[in-house]
Amino acid sequence: MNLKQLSQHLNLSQTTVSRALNGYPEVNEATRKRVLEAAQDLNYRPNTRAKGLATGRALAIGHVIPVSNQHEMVNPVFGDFIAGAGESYARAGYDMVLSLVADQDMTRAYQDIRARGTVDGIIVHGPVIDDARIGVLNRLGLPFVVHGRSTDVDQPYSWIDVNNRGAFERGTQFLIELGHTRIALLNGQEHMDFAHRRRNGYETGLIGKGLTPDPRLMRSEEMTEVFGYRAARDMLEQDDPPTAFICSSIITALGARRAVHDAGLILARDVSIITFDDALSYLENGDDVPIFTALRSSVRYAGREAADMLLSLIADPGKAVQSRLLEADLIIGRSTGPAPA
Amino acid sequence: MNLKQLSQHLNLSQTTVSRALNGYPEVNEATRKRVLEAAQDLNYRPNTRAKGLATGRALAIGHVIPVSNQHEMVNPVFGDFIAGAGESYARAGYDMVLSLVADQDMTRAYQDIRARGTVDGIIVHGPVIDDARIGVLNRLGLPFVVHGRSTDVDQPYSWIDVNNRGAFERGTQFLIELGHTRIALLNGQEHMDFAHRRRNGYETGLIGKGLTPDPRLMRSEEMTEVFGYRAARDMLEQDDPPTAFICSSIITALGARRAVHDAGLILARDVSIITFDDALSYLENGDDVPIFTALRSSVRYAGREAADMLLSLIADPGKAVQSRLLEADLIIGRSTGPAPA
DNA sequence: TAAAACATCCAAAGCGCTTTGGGGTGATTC
DNA sequence: GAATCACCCCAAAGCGCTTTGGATGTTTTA
Repeated sequence: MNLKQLSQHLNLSQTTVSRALNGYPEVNEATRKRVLEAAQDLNYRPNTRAKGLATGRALAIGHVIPVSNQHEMVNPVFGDFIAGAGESYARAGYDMVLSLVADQDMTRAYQDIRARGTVDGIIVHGPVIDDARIGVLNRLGLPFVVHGRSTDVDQPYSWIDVNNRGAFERGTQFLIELGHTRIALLNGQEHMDFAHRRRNGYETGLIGKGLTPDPRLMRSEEMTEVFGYRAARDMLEQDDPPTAFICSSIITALGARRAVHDAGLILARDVSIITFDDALSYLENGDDVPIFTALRSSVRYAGREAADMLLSLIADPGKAVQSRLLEADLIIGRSTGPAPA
Repeated sequence: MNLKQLSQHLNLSQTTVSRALNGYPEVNEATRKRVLEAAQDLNYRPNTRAKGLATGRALAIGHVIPVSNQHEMVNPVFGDFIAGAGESYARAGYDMVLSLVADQDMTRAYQDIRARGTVDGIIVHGPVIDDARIGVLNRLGLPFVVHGRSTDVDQPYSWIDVNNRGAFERGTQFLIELGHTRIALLNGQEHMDFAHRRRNGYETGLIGKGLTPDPRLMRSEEMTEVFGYRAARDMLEQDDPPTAFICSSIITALGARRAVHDAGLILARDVSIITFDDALSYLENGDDVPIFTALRSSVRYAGREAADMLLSLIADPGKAVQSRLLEADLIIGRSTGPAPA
């Protein structure tokens, strides 16, 4: 069933039917009603490609996921972010198109997307420090929103980010106030912007309280459970071990907790753990009382907001860049306690 | 830069340029070379929508993710599956479009997709027992591949699945052979087909060895860490507690392990845990020696295969339904040992 | 050497939609 | 009673591509 058939069925022109369906005023209300009913009955849906061709808009948003060939990991945060964004798109009648692109093909991929016109805008995932993609996209004139920020990029761009620096400074301070002085950082890869900022906040927190950052207490790698385990195990084995850990991911924290147990230590009593918590749906941090004391910020919410921001940018191309800084909540759980005497 | 501009630039007709680019024979090799070079230089990419309109194909595959409104969870397996599928699509020049659809709107959503013509085929995620979607899609004549199967559906359909029943039977037997007789099942929601089959395999395994399934040792819920924790804790508190657990997800297994620790018990000595392991990239099950004894099957691989299957179905519409049953490996890790005396 | 076959290229139609630029009809105004 | 004005509707162009059905010149065949 296409427009032509529908209009023939109704003894109307395609013009009128199209206008009736799209809410234009120059059509009799009675006719509009008749058209809408027929469309409903006959299950008519305008063909997206044809509509897109005619209007010049794709009614779709692209999510370009960087995949580095060394690290085949899919960011676990991704599913929840997408779910959040998906809600917004569904509401606005937009489709979401995903592409996985290797880091080195990125510029080319964006050019492709631009030229092929498959999407009206793009969400940039996983920004690194001085991320080249921002320049490329600005040059291409394709609307985009970055999930995160990129230190050292000085051109304007729209972003939504959580206050990573602030959160880690606060988390560190919190541990210090509990009496901890040997606090280890289990961070993500520090060319990633979020990890860079977290490191920054951690060090600021230490220095602000008169402590000196110790390189032996900092590790950064992809945030797997195994990384958390190994890093924590190694640190606990060294002399003058840490009494507290601050982790960039709840998954890493799970690994750290395993190391604590394996070392025969008791969580919160012998060793404290505080973690960033993206509020992933399948890794709910406990129920009534959280398992981990955490810096929490819902990545799903961020997804929804990023999508809304991009949609508004597309709707009004003249609009200036927008940005949004989310604060993480510090929630107290069962994984922290005063430093052992 | 569009075809018209490119052809004018080359002093050729659009026909010839189009044919040169698409590898048709009726064009001089010298001209073809000239065209290809110009296209390269000028960064020409055919507009997807226009191409789609003209050819009737969308060059895109739809992934429809069911979201039940009670359970807002995004399946953690999803990211890795998508990553696998994405590799195949990228290779074939296909886009991947995602939509999140509430269970009750499913039929309508498929009709929509069909009518709007946004995709050439669909991957069905998370099949339940007697899944209505399969009938709907067959009726609509839209090519599709199910990730999993659907018990009680008797029409033909293409699928790729892991041998869930076999895996859980084998896992259960393995525990029994270690001397365990009180074996608990921490399963996913059992209206989901995979969970239904796992339950089945578990019971078959018990009965085959002369044991009787005990309802007090079976729990099924969404596979979160917290569920694993609570279920295991409760079971360990009851009298005549289980000495072994078989879990449907490594995340649930992490929760169960936490409960074991909290109860002051030692993993593998007092309580054994075996889990299904989807080989998620961020939940790598240990390194040299796996943390958990596991039934492992890579969901990322499944994604790649499902995509390839669907692409071949689209390329050759006359093709009969295809199916593929993957076997899970039983890998021995540090979480199992002989039943305590 | 004329006819047939081939190699290259092109004009134009068509995919399904939106949108521009009218056109007819009855009611209102002067 | 003619002119004006809403109101409602339509024919046709155009979005960027593929593809059909020639057209033109060149080579091969009989």
